[in-house]
Amino acid sequence: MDDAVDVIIGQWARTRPDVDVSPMGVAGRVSRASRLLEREAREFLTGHGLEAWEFDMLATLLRSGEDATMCMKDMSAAGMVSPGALTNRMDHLVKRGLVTRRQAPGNRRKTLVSLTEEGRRVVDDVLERHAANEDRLLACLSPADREVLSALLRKLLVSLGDTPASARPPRSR
Amino acid sequence: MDDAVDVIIGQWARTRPDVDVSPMGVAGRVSRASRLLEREAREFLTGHGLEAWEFDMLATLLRSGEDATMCMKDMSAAGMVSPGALTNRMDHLVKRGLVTRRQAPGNRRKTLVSLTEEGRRVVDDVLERHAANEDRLLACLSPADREVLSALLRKLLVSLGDTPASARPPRSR
DNA sequence: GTCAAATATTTCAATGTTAAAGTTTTGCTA
DNA sequence: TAGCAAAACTTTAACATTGAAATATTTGAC
Repeated sequence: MDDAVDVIIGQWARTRPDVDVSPMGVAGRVSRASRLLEREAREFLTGHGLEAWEFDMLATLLRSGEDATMCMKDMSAAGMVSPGALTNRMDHLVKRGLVTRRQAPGNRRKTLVSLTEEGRRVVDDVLERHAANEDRLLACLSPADREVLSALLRKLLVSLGDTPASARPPRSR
Repeated sequence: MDDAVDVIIGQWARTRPDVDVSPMGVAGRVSRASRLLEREAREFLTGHGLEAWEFDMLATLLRSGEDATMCMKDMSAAGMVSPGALTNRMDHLVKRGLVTRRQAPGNRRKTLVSLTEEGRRVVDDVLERHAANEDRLLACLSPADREVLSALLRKLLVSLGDTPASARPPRSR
């Protein structure tokens, strides 16, 4: 069965048969799949009382380790969020009582954010159901399909520089 | 080699070994790949004098057919852009002289937008190089890789409802 | 002729990005 | 080791963009 991108590629074939637009087809599918998956996730999460970005931030803290604490800079990198936006998000989450903010002992440039008990409870409560919902959204893909898809996207991500090293730029000079 | 998502999955495995987060890994890779590809495309296009969304709109019109004309509603659906945002975008492009806007003859509810000669020249000029740039971004994937990736994403998109029928909801009632 | 549906625009609140500013720390130099 | 310049990190502020909802207009059906 055709998807919306097949239609677009067909239009290009008629309009500009001289150009090979097949790479745009691949990129277009990645983009559209991302937007649709994110839309579904957003609807699911708002149905459980969380904005998608709120869940992202809380989940980032939860999985970071035992004490669910990170500095702003690492949060910014981990969540692909600009520093300015991160400040706004944390303001919001502190007001909601889901995270705390304090100066890092030993380096007063850094600000540490941590999950509150309430924040941990909230994200813990939604996590499992969120994962189940993602599983439902991917139901059309077999386990083998998912592995192949993950492997290809991993190759692409590494090629684009989205590696562990880039996520933790540990300084030089 | 590991990508950034492998790290995230590893964190979950340590923090919540009881939850199967593998679906979140697939969705996460789609999301990150999309954002990175879009970032690269944006940089390329702004280097050629176009915002990414400007190129999207102009390209949508160009590939739509001989006269490069569409109504606002179809543009909105084709570009996954909300109606309000589309009005803003068209205001902007009309000011730049790249599209024209006029009432549809025979149906005064509809607004038709068309490429101007200048708009056609601009998008025509960038299209081929943009496709070449996307090809470069996907260089790590062989033709066979790309076909497999496209097939899997097509399956997913169709399952999520991103089909030709949904793009052209041809009315009922 | 009236009413419901379709379509575009406007409005408004929320959010993001970028650049600049403000602190704190680090490291060099004399 | 005192002092100073540069770097690291967060916040602030300005500006633009988005999406959702409300509004206005047109069409078509009964």
